[in-house]
Amino acid sequence: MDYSVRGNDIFLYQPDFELDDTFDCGQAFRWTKTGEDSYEGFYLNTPLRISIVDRRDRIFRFENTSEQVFLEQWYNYLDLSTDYGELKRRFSEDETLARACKYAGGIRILRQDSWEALSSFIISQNNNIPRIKGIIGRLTEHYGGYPSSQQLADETEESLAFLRSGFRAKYLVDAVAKINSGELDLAEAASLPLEEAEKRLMSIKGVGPKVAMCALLFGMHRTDAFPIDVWMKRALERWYPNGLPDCVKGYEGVAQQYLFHYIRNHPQEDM
DNA sequence: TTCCAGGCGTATC
DNA sequence: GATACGCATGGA
Repeated sequence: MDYSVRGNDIFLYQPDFELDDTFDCGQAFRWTKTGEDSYEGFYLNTPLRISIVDRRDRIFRFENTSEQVFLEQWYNYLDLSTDYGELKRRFSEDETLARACKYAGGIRILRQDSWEALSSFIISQNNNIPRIKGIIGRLTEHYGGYPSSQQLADETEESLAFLRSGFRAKYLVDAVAKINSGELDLAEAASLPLEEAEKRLMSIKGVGPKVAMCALLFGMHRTDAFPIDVWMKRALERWYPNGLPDCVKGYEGVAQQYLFHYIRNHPQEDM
């Protein structure tokens, strides 16, 4: 990793990273584009303003942070220990994935907090991205940050009406109860074989295969988790009727994110 | 107005 | 196990 500290800013060289690709591809809901070259958002309740200061040389600026916070939080959150260039080379054995990686080569899988990812994707079901962001915005405004399951312990379906999250409120209440009681331990679930982890998460009312896989991929960095939503169903039918290629093994979820972004922006392209 | 959105629970076969 | 349908809300 190649970075330098100047005053309160960190400057990072990272060729396999685009702000739009990573923060606006439907994996996280608390990042806002604040300019042509910048985003603002959070990891848990640590804020960040990040911008690209040199497009040709791939230099990013982390504003008003410290080397310690950069190394302890942002390095992990942005998955900087993973070589996405190497992953893209591996995926590009497959023709479709080669195109998808070329189209949005700056995607990285964020290592989000497990509870935030799980609850966010409970809210996401049968919903659109602007409205998901609206609901999560009301939640974080109400609590002055993203609330832990402990902070939500006394909420009920009725008391969460201010979220205007519809039928999803009762699912959040059930997730809070199962986690706070110890009936479900996210860290433990994260370490299980994929199908067992999925089954464990699906014990929550309102968590089915898709939400479970999203929580595993985005909240527990299980890169083998493969969420299948309406878009991925179309992608699989169109490009992989006989299953995924071997070159994605172990990183199905990463490949999924390139394909998701690609097909969503090429909806009627017939390939 | 009607349709749809990063699905899931329930009923029914 | 597969399939059909309702579900809260709000933007297009």
